[in-house]
Amino acid sequence: MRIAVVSDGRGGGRLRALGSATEAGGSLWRVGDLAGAIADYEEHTGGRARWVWASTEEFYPALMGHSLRISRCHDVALVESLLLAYHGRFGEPRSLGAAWARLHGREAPPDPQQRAGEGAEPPPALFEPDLSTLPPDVDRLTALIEVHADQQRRIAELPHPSRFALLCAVESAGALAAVEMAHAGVPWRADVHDAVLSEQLGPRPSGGTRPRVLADLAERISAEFGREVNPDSPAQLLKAFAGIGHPVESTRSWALERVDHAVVPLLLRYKELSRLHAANGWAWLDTWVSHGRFRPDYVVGGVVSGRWATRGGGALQIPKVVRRAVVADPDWTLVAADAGQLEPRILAAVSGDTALAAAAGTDDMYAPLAESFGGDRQRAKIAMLSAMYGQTGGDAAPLLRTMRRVYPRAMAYVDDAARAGEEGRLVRSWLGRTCPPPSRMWRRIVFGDAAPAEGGAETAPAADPRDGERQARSRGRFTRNFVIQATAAEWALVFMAAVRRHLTGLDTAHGVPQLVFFQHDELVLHVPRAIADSSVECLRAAADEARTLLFGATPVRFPLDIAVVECYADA
DNA sequence: TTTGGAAGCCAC
DNA sequence: AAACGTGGCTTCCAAA
Repeated sequence: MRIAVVSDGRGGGRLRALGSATEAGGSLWRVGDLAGAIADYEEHTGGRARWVWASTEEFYPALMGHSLRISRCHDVALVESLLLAYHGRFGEPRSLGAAWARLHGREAPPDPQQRAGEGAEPPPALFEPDLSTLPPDVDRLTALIEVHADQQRRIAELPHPSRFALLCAVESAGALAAVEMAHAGVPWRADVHDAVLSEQLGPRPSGGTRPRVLADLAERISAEFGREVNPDSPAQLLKAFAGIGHPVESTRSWALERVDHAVVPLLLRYKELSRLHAANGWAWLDTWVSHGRFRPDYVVGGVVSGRWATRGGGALQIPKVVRRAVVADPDWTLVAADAGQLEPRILAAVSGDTALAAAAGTDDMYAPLAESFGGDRQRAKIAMLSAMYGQTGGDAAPLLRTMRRVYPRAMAYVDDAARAGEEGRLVRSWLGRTCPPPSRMWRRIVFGDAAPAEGGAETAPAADPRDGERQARSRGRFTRNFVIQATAAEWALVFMAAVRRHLTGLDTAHGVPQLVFFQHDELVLHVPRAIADSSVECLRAAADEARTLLFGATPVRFPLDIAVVECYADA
């Protein structure tokens, strides 16, 4: 049962049930308490309603503010985005207003840009102002129903409608989970974080000065160079190294490691600590952690491959040392589940390579692979990653020859994707997420297309003929990886949606189990200790469900590394 | 003064 | 060992 819903911006709204036959004739409710009405209906249907709305980001935070959790939705903006991309129109405006405008032959208005959430915000009590970009004289509910029906039709016309429908469902479920995770927050011990910082950097400095350890290092670095050098400045460092007779081509750590000079260890240590201080130091703690929670602002589908991005806070780059501060509440525990070797397993499943699928039927697929590489697991791993990332330099070439011989269909799968990319074509994930088309600039460089006439600047600067080749290969690496990474991302979404659903079946006598963190192929739950074991069962069942939903009967396994821990650093 | 690219390092 | 994909974020630094 699908129900279209719009808010009136004052806490109320309108809903209409979308019947399969009488789409326009379903019953209409006008309610003063929208959250209450949705809650009633969720309960009444046992969570089987699918709410159709313009945008989860716009709608769901307010419902969370009423402690309401909904089961399923159809996010019109996210689905529109997927459909546009499918037809080579990646990145065009996707809000309800834009979809409606295209449907009526009008010019689509640009999407409203999302404000960068600065730190932890309280959930809004009311629904967000209308961000749909519909013209003011258009009825929101009518437009929503119209666009939704059109999306359903466009999905039905695709070559694999049920796959794409699954993609739309899990993308939408992901949007729900993202809001819920932002609401719950990652349990974060500011005192532990502060202790880690103090231990590494010295006591917290006052007023934006360098912490003591960094200041000491900077001083010793200058002393070694025999001149005042700001170690944060690559330009000054290059000059300084030249000045002491050790010219370097860059100041990257791996380049400096080759230099035999007493300043190098000091500098490497400085870089490491300076990074910690700048990215996850006291300022970050003040901004992003409050009341014992870190609330990442996830951007669902924010990466072309369908991985999530974040807006501020850097939730997807929490360094290992800082994870010591992620500690479960008393009587609660963290359950961290990591899908090991996800991408090579995905390749095994999508390519139908029987040999690779057999390897992926084991817990460590690099072990059977190693047999083809003289028993060298490390070389097997590099070979696998080279195949998926398009690495050709280093030792990759001979390893890839072996891969082509032993796993011909898997290699053909990624090689085909690479060729498509080099030729400017689109590639798709298993469920139909589609990569962006090449840019106009790319077509100009690779195909020699005419530059767009713009202010008479018709003549392109003389390009190196090798640029075309280089650009083509670069896009080939992108599409080669896209088919894997995007499918891995959708495995993770299907998995997360299943976990989310299974968790609602658990005993909540000791508290409600929460998804709190998601990072590409890893999901962290925060649950009462009493239900830790049943949470683990949920995770295992969900992983199995994801495999079957995506790939049916396949020998490929997707084993989870699950850790039940107090502290995330111990996972 | 603001802005945006480049460099560098963090995560997967 | 470091020419291998997706990102975010901070600092520096030159240009507007």
